[in-house]
Amino acid sequence: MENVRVRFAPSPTGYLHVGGLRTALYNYLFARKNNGKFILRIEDTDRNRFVEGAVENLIDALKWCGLNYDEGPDIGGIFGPYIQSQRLSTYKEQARKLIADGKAYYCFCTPQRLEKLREEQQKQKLPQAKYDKHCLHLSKTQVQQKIAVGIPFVIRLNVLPNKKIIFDDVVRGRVEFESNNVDDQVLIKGDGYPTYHLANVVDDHLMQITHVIRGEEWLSSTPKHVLLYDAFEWERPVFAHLPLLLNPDRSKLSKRQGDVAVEDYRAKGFLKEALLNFVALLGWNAGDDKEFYYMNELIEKFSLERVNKSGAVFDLEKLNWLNEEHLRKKSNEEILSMLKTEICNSQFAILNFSDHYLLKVINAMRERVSFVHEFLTKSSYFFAAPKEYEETSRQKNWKPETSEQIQKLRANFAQLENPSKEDYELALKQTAAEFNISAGKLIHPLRLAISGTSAGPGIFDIAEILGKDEVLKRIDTALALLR
RNA sequence: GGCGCGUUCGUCUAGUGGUCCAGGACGCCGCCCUCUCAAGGCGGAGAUCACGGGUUCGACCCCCGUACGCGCUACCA
Repeated sequence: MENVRVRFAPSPTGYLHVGGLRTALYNYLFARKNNGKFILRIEDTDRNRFVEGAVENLIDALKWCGLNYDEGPDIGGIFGPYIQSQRLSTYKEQARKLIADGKAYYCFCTPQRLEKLREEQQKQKLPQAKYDKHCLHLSKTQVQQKIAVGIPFVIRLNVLPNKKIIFDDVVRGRVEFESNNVDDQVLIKGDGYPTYHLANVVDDHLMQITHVIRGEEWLSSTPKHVLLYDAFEWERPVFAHLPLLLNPDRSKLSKRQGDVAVEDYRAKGFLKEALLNFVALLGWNAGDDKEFYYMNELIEKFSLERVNKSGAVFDLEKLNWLNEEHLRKKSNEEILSMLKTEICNSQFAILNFSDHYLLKVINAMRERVSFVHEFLTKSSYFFAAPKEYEETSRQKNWKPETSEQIQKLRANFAQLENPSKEDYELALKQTAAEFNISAGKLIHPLRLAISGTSAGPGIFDIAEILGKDEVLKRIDTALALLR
């Protein structure tokens, strides 16, 4: 494909929605796959919705995910600026062109009149409330007079009746609308800002966007955009409307029913690889059974033709699973650096652990965690001696005779010199033989004594990692506390 | 209400007229392994392909209708 240019055009609401992430990702994949350009453009034409720091948050989230764009607000590009509020004169100029060509017109109707009009239309049970073109027939001099006097105005698109508006959507096929169902859309608002519809079309054209890949919520307003391209006599881009991401109850994914911001998932410890992989599969698949992907594989396999039509529920269970899978694929060294930052942000921050030690912990625990922070919660005993002992295990495994047996085990451990896990195991088995009991009778209480829990890596691995001194110390503590 | 889009296991999905009384994955259940917990291996339950009509020798797949869901219907994006 020649000179593919796509864009992600979010409005800065304060955070990056995972649905937005999916849209951005598909745009990114499509651009990279086709050797095209991926552009970030900020659609901030609603002054009432201005959110401090929103653009920065958006950019942060995108960068964290590795969705690097070729042109955008912070890096520039030859079609800039990439923030719509900085392009106001462009939209005005284009709107004036439309007026000159009779494709758009000034409208001086007050919000009150519009409101009344709507009410009347509803009372008459008209199928649709639409602007009545009241100002379309104003003469040039009337318009000029009103403007001169300072009457506030908007600019509307003049939609011709009884036309079929047809366009082809890559994911949905041919879509048809009647122009009778399309309102004379406001293009320039009373405050001089453009509406989304105008700004979007003008920018996409001026920035030479070839494919408009966006959420399904835009499908219904696409006729307006198509009309605008036609009015300007500009070539239309290819449209691809993506299925929506849904809550478990199949309504549009929303804050009310869980986390929707990329930063939420980041804060929870999800790997960007997992989030991206997961979100890529929500509405697209390569047609085979592969579910685990890295970005480069997605780029290689992605195509708009294989995007689904129906909405997809955002299923946390599968995200968790993908996070595990991606974590498992990481090297111990990669996990080490993540674990270190995790430790820095934890109650163990003041403690010092050698890389050598942490690597052993990682090796022992990596198959048992889904998130890096779980090293600290699921195996806190590697970072601090247990403060309490799991009650169910204590009842099950610490019998009246156990103290004496563990006492003996401690003595046998004490005699070992720089013990390996095999040494611990041998010593334990010998102790068990001395009492004529099964190894399990010692293993479980020992686990409880040195880890405080009943779950975790092999007990001899734990002992070796902890080291003899620590093991003996913990046995002593347990002996004093568990009786 | 109008317009548009959608509808295959709980969830994500494969499927483009016969190979499908529907395949994979997550989750769930069971077994094996085992010092525990995981991981791993093996197996299982789970979809009358929304419903009803057509077209066809034959329909998950094509057409029509209905239902349901969702989106849009703003001087919001």
